[in-house]
Amino acid sequence: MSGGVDSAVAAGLLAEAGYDVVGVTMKMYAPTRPAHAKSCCGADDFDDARRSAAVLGIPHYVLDFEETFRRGVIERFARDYASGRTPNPCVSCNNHVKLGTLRAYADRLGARYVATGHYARLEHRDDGPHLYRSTSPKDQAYALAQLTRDQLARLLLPVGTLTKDETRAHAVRLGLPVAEKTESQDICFVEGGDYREVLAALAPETARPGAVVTATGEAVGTHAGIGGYTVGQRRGLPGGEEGPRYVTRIDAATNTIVIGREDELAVDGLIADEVSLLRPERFTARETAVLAMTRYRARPVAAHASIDEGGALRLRFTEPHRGVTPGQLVALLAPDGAEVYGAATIRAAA
RNA sequence: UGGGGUGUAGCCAAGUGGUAAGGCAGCGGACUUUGACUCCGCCAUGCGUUGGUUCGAAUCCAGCCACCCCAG
Repeated sequence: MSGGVDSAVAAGLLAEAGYDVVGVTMKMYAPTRPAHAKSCCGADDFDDARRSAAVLGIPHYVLDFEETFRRGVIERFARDYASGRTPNPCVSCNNHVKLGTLRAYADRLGARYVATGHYARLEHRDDGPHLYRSTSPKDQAYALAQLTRDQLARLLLPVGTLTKDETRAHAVRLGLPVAEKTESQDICFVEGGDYREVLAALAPETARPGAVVTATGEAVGTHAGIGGYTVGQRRGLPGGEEGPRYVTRIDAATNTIVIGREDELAVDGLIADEVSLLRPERFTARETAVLAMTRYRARPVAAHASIDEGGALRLRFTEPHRGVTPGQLVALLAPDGAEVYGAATIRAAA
């Protein structure tokens, strides 16, 4: 229970359904400043979670996950940026903390499931868990797509197919004090509002100014540190050209950002590692037709997927696709866009 | 100090007498458990400067200033 609406309602719905629910709030970092309204895990959020649990009549524990969160999420976040990649801290958190350390804690309690407030549809069947995008506009299947079958088999998503309004209506009905709470938006361990400040403290090399160059190597300006940029980004680049320019590549070795026109942003395919397949039987053919999401909330695009000898995922897009960013997750969906077949971490455009 | 050209927002740029287009950048907002993308809104009481002509001047005239080019 993060202190927000979604996880509180998730707990409430399970309790109503007869589950023996234990509310757990993970302390994931040491607050260094007073909590602000937009972060998901500030000091006030512990109180909100505790009050919600009290209303629901379930036990509530605050567990210290700082170490695992630092190792599983924050360090990778810093390392990725330092190497010119753009991390998905929420994905790391799901993979290593919520369905990692938290699941291990569930084991110790003898709990069969870990439940979260994510929006995605999960079905437990005889042949294993099936993960689907939610029909809710708030679909978050992308952030869960890299979980393994074993992890998903232990997961419940009670609010997964609701709309946000429906979730809030449940919160009101259940008498939860967090019904009107605003949506969290920031990276949860960034309290002050600027992730680059946090990043600069963790990895000072990401805040060093460097050159901005075009594909032909022409220097066109300077950047304030590669930590402030991601592939496909338009803001924060030198202006004055006839059209907008986008980041096409980040070279950490030379502390250089390469920019180009929109047409220079599109690529034909990608290669990805840390592959996790939920439906491995779909990938036995030489190539598998899929829809691919290359960013959170990105529109799925048609592609052909294959697994090479080394176990890496190779993807060829049907149409050139823009914004393929090393470090981001690529989620593989069934051709109709419903079921999640698997996911991997983008290593490079190819 | 002979000739020619150009000076409009941070950058590019339209406009040739009738009351300052547009693009890039920037700023604000929407969207978003990635400050990406995208979308919406804002952004020159003033057109190098000083005078003049005119009902009216970025637009015409003159001086000055700056920069560029060619000749020296």
